[in-house]
Amino acid sequence: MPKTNRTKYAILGMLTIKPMSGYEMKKRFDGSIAHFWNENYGHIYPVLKRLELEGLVTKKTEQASGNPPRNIYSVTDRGRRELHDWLLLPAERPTLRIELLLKLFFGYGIPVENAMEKVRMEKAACEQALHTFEQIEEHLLSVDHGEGAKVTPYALITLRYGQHYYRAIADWCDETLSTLEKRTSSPEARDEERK
Amino acid sequence: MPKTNRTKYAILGMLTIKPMSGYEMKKRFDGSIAHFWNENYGHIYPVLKRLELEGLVTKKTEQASGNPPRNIYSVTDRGRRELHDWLLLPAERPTLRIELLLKLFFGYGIPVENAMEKVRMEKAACEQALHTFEQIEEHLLSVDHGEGAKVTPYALITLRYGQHYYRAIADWCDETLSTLEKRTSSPEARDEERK
DNA sequence: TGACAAGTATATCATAATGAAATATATATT
DNA sequence: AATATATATTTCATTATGATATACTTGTCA
Repeated sequence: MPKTNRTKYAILGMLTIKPMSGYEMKKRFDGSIAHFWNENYGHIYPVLKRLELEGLVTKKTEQASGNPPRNIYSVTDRGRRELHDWLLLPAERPTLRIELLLKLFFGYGIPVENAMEKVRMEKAACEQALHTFEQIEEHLLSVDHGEGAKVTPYALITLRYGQHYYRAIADWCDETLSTLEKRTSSPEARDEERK
Repeated sequence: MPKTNRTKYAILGMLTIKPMSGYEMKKRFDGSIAHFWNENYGHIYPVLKRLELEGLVTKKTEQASGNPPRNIYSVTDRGRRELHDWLLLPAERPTLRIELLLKLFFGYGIPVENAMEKVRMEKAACEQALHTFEQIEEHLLSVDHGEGAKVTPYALITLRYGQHYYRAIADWCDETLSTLEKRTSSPEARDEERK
């Protein structure tokens, strides 16, 4: 059996926030949860179609003022139930494919400076992400959720994950750069580079 | 254009260590680099076949003593060159899909205890991984690489990545558990659970 | 002897996921 | 009139996943 279709549940989850189109959904995936989940059109639209056939969502075509007509999807009770059941199950752990590490691991034949440049780019990406997280955090903490509204802690919790993660990788980048720095200044390293 | 086939380069990289069969390759992927890269048979064998057609690897069928015949692949000069070129390119950053976070993010309707259990399992997995890393590290540092042999630092560097990463996530688990703990003891939380 | 588990080795398949481009409509800009 | 921008959906080739099927050999234990 192939792995279960998680796009299905990601979509159902989105629709519990509010009814929306595939297009809006994509924007939300690319927004504040991009650091732990992503989806693309090539999967969203086909899955929406299938979910409709299965009766887990319903479609309503809407003609907005100056835009192309759009399909607004809503989650049905059955859809909610299926999502709920899935949410209760243990989470599968992702199997990673970190290209940077693959390139370093097999990179004993490439110039150290090239490896260092890759690590510097990774560090910059981490710092960029951390900066974005700060802004999201500010937004999450400042929003007025209305009279005694109970705010779920989960948005903040998932954000913290990203903060821990990227801070750790940025640290690793520093450590790695100083490890590699030593190699560029050692005589053997110069031998290496000359080849 | 779809994303470039990274299995291709992972395989070429493996073959620069030594000629081997798809089966042995798979064992190596599942071994000490499993924390940053994985491959499966369903991809390894077809790609090996294609690489042979492209002239990047060569096949030699070998009849070992008590085993089924196996195909030992070696990387050709052209294969080495293609790998080398790819290694020099900047590394693409992975787009993450962390199921745990998806389940927490949409999990405002599930019992807090269920969410906490998931986090506890994640923490256990991190600690297990960190323990494995310690053993790998011991092995890496203890191995005698022979007379003045230069050891590439990259095995250790990729291992450190895993250590930073899992330590950070374990910390996040602790933080999250204490955040959620507060909710189980507050009156609103009990209201929530009763539903 | 014969059943059967365990290890080695490859092949195959349906499904999931990716990333990009194609298509189309309406508004705003120059 | 031409062009850019934003909305919105569809399509496609390719890559990746996870499981299962197939097959050969050795060891074991009943």
